[in-house]
Amino acid sequence: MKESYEIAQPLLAWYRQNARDLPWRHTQDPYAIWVSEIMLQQTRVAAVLGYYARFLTALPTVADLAAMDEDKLMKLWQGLGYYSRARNLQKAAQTVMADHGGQFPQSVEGLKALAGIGDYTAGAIGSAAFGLQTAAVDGNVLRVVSRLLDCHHDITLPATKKEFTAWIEEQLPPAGDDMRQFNQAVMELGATLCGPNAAPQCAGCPLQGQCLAHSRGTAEKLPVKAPKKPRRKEERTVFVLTCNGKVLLRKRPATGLLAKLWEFPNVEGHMDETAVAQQLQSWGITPVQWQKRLTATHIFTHVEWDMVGYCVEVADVDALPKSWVWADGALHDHAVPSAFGRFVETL
DNA sequence: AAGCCGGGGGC
DNA sequence: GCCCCAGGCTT
Repeated sequence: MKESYEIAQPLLAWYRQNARDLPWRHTQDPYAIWVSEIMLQQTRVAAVLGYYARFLTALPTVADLAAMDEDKLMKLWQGLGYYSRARNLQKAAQTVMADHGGQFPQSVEGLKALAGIGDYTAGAIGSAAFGLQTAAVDGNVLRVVSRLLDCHHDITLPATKKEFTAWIEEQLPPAGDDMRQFNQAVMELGATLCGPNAAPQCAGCPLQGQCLAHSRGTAEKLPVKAPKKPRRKEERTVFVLTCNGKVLLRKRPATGLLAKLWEFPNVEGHMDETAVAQQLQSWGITPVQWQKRLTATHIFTHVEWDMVGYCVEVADVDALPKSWVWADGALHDHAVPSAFGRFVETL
């Protein structure tokens, strides 16, 4: 470790004056910090705040989470995305209860052994909850370090992350209260002054004097990232089938996109009304009144759904296909992903 | 190393 | 449109 803290000292001083007031910064409860870190993976702070408060109210302890009904858990997570996070969260909670007596492992290695906790999250929890001397390198940190070092290596490469992690490790303060805040401080800088979109606000930066990108005028060109591949498009036809105030839903497969969430029945391709009628017939469903045709697009990271939807009042059905249910129109008990939001609005 | 996995806000 | 976001898991 470095014997001087040329980065940590000014950074921590700035952080203590300028840190945003975020709920997970008021606790040292590893459970609450863990929940926040999982929710924050690839997700903005603003999007997490409401979910976080509601989640901890519903499930205040790791024991509550471990025992939660899975469908209700998915309903709590509905709309937040990356749903495997929620399932891994519960799996890890059950591991903590079964293998660790309800107490969180207090080492980086122990944390990393839990489902859904990788390098970044183990470091973030270990430092914030236990004051461990460990790095936590996320997208914010990669951006900040690339600028501090004026390093033009591709930050999507594992080698670059290792390189930056090693540099951060040289800057760490000793274990304890400073470490509880150090990783938060680097990320805070990356989330506020040293952000990705607008030009970095170097004038107010506590590390301006030590930033090579600033002194060389390259800050706005960093970080360097490899271009991403184009996403594919899928055309689907969605069936919003209602009967006596109920709507027909089916459960998605246990793996893959939107696993285990509920959806309106849908098929590949764009159908006209004639084809839709035939499809309904093949399901043994009798249309009573055709109500609406509408289109919707939903963009995922690697695929785009171009959907046409048909809202049809149908007669009651004798034998429903497996995993299909009549759900109450408010969808109170079924987690339906945002991709179907335009169709949910019609209910 | 590359692909998969959501959703939304900012520009 | 395109960017990115307090990433992790799988192959």
